[in-house]
Amino acid sequence: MTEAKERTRDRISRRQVDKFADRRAQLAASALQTLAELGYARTSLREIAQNSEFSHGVLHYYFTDKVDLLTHCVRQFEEVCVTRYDEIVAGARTAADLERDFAAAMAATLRADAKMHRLWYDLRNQSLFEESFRADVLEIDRRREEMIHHVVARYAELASASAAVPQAVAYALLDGLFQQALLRHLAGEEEAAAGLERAVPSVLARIVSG
Amino acid sequence: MTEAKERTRDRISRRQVDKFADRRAQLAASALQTLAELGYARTSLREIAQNSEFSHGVLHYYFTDKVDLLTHCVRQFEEVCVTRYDEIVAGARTAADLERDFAAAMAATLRADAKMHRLWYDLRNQSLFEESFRADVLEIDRRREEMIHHVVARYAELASASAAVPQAVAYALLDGLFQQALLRHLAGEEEAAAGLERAVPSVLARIVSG
DNA sequence: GGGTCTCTTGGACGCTTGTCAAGGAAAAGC
DNA sequence: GCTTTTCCTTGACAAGCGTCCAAGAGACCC
Repeated sequence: MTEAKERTRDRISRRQVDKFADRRAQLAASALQTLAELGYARTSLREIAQNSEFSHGVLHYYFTDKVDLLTHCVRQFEEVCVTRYDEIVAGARTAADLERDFAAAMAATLRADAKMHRLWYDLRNQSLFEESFRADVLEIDRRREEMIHHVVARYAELASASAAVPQAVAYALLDGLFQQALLRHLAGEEEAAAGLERAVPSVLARIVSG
Repeated sequence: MTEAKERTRDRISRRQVDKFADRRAQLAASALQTLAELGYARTSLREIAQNSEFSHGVLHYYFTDKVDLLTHCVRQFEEVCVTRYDEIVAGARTAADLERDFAAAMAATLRADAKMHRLWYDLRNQSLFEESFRADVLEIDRRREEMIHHVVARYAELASASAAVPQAVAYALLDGLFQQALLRHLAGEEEAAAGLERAVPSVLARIVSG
C-alpha cells in the first residue's frame, strides 16, 4: 500500500469517526432537550428520537444501550455547565464589580436555563441511586466546585481578604442558594431570580473574611 | 334509630375509617421504604407490594392510583422529616452547646438516614417536573425552613446577636451543605459526616452577626 | 453504473408497567 | 349459623419500554 493510499484511508476513516461523533453529539443534544423537558424518570428512547429528526432505531446504531447514551449526555452536559462565570471573573476590576456581576449572572442563568438546571439536579440525584453515572456526575460536581472557587478566590483577592471556608463549603452554600431559587422560580414565584441576586452578594461577603 | 344505635354505628364507622387509614399508612410506609431503596424512577407498584405483606392488587383498594399513593407518601414523609432538631434547640444552654449539638445531630442523621434523605431530594426534584406533588413538597420545604429558622433564631439569641440573612437564605445554605455531604457520604467518602460536622458551626456563626 | 459499505427505517420480540375486574377469604352483623 | 360486607388475591388487559434485526436507502469507490 502506498503512502498516498494510507493517507487517504486515514483521512476517510477520520472523517467517518468525526461524522460518527458528530451524530452522537447531535442525538445526545436531542436527548438532553428531552430530559430537560420530561425529567429522567419519564424520558424514553422513543421520546428522544421523536425530539430528533431520526427514528428510534438509530439510537442503537450510535449507542450500545440506554446507559451509554445517558452517560454520553452527562459528559456532554458538562461542557455547557462549567465555563459560565469565567469571563466575569476575568473582567471584574473591583470586589464590588465581581459581586454584582456574579449575582446578576446567576440570576440570569436561573431565568434563562431553568430547565437545564433542574435536569442537572435530577441527574445528580439519580446518581445517588444508580451507580452508572456516578463517576461522571461527581466529576462535573468537582468542576462546578472549582468554578465557584475561582469566583470566590478572585473575590477575596480583590477584597484584600482570604476565603474563610474550604472551597467545598463555599460551593455547597452557593449551590444550595441557587437550588432553592430554582425551586421557587419553577414554582412560579416571579421574584425568585431577583431574590437570588440580592442574596448572593451578602453570602459572598460572608464566606470571605477580611 | 335510638341514640345508642347511632353511637354504635358511629363507633364502628370510625373504627373502619381508622382501620382504613392505618392500612393506608402501612402501605405508604412500604412504599417509602421501596422509594428510598430504588428511587422514584424505578419504583413500581408491584415492587412496593413485594416490600409489604400484601399483593399488588390491594394498592388499588386503598389508593385510587399511583399518584394518590405517592402523594400520601410525601405527606407521611413530612412527619418524620420535620421535628428533628426541636429537642436540641430546647436543651441548649449556650450558643456553643447549640452549635455543637446541632452539627452533631446533622452528622448523625446523615449517617443513619442517608437513604431517606436521598429520597427527599429525589421527590423534591421530581416536583420540578410533575405538578402533582409540587404543593406538598413546597409545604414540606417550608416546614424544613422553619425548623432551621428555629435553630438559627435560638442560636442568635444565645449568642446575643441577630440573624444576618433572611431565614430562607439560612435554610438554603444549610440545606446545600447537607446535600453536598450526602452526595459524598453516598459516594463512599468516609469522612463526609465528619466534614459536615466540622463545617456547620462555622457556617452557623457566619449567618448571625454579632 | 454496478457493487460495497454506511446509515436509517420500521416493525417485531419479550418484558414490565398501571389499571381493573372477578372471585375467594375473612370478618361483622343479626 | 347464615348473610352481608369488607378485604385481599389472582389473573388479565392495553400500553409502553429497551432491544434487536431484516431490509431498504443512500453514499462512495473502482
